[in-house]
Amino acid sequence: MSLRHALLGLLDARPASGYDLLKTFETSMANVWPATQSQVYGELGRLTDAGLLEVSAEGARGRKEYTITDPGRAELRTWLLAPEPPRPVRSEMLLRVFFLDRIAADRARAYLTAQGAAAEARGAGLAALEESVPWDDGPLSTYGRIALEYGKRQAAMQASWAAWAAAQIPADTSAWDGATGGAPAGGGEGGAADRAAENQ
Amino acid sequence: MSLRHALLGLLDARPASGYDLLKTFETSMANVWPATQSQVYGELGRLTDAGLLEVSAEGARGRKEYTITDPGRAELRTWLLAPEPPRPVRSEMLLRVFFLDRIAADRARAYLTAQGAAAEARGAGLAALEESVPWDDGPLSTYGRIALEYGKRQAAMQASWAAWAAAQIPADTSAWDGATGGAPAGGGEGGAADRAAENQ
DNA sequence: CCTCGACCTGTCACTGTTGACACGTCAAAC
DNA sequence: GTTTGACGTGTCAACAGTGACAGGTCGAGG
Repeated sequence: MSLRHALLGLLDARPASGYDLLKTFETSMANVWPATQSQVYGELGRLTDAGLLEVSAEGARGRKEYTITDPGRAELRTWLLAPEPPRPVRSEMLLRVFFLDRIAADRARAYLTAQGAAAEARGAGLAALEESVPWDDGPLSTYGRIALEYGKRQAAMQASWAAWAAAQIPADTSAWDGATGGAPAGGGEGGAADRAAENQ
Repeated sequence: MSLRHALLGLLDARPASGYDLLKTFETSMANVWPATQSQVYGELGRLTDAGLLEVSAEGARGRKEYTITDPGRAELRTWLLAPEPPRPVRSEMLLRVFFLDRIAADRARAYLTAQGAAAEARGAGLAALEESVPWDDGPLSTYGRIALEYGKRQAAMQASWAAWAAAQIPADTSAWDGATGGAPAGGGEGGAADRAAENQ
């Protein structure tokens, strides 16, 4: 339930409407904790019912400005200071890596290379972002930069890992493939069943 | 819907029961694509209904052994070769970083230091795991090692980032805190509202 | 005057994930 | 002979997140 805390954190800085918050989730928060419209409006309502927020003003076009309450601030601080139970990590990319021996070695290498390129592009995007932002010495600049640096380091790590990984793949492991779009021609190849059991 | 493909990938290597697969999700896959019992059994049923799997044998204690079918293999290959739409990334840790200016600077530093220590521990755990696994030169060893290497590099990156980040925090940004467990004493400090708007 | 784009709020059905519950069996140790 | 523990299957309620739908308002430009 971290969306709740993202909302509280944002509103602790300054009051805002759902629409305002939505913009933030599409920009600043997009790489940290994305959220959709339905989620934001829904959670704002629940937070208000729970007394952690209140509607401090109603403007034109039905705009509602939300303000954090004292219980809300307390909740935010509690969350910030609380030890975090580790969230389950899921990586579709690594899942694919696990099964890369099912396709031809050059395809597998191509996959990793593409991942590396994507990571580099991501890194370049973040570097460009860093250039374009007018960093001052306020708290948001300090912590925003720290978060951004994480993204840059992560991208660099992925790129170098992908290059290394592509080089680890031997000349050929399992040969067959399925052409670009075609279904494998059926038949019982059955083979490939003698792999070692676990790797943990 | 990657659980589906994880199941297909596992069963493409060798037939197994839900229980067998569950063990794998608790060990090898735990750091890549964890899944609970209800998910595994449920998905196996759906996959069988869809004709991507079939029950190849029924053993003692109601054990059902599932085998991948040709359509299942085709689906797996298609997925492996398909370009992946990027999944939304969520990091509760980075979300906290965004709001770290709400607590005292030494607390913020402590948070980052703790993150670094946790990352180092994770890295050490993976290194120990690497030692304990009898790597051969089979495909599972190759790709398992590649995935493991990712985890190690990720942990190292997080540790060094955390150290760097802790050093970025100035002597003090915002002063107040809320003691170890106490609620903030209420009152309208209101201040802290003049932060720059966006950072994207 | 009208249209268009930005503003602004909300709901709904669906999927993936979680955690708890519920049930029954077989082998080995006591 | 009974208990214990691993084996083995399944269901259910609840919740987070997604994407589409549905509606309405205000200001500026043609």
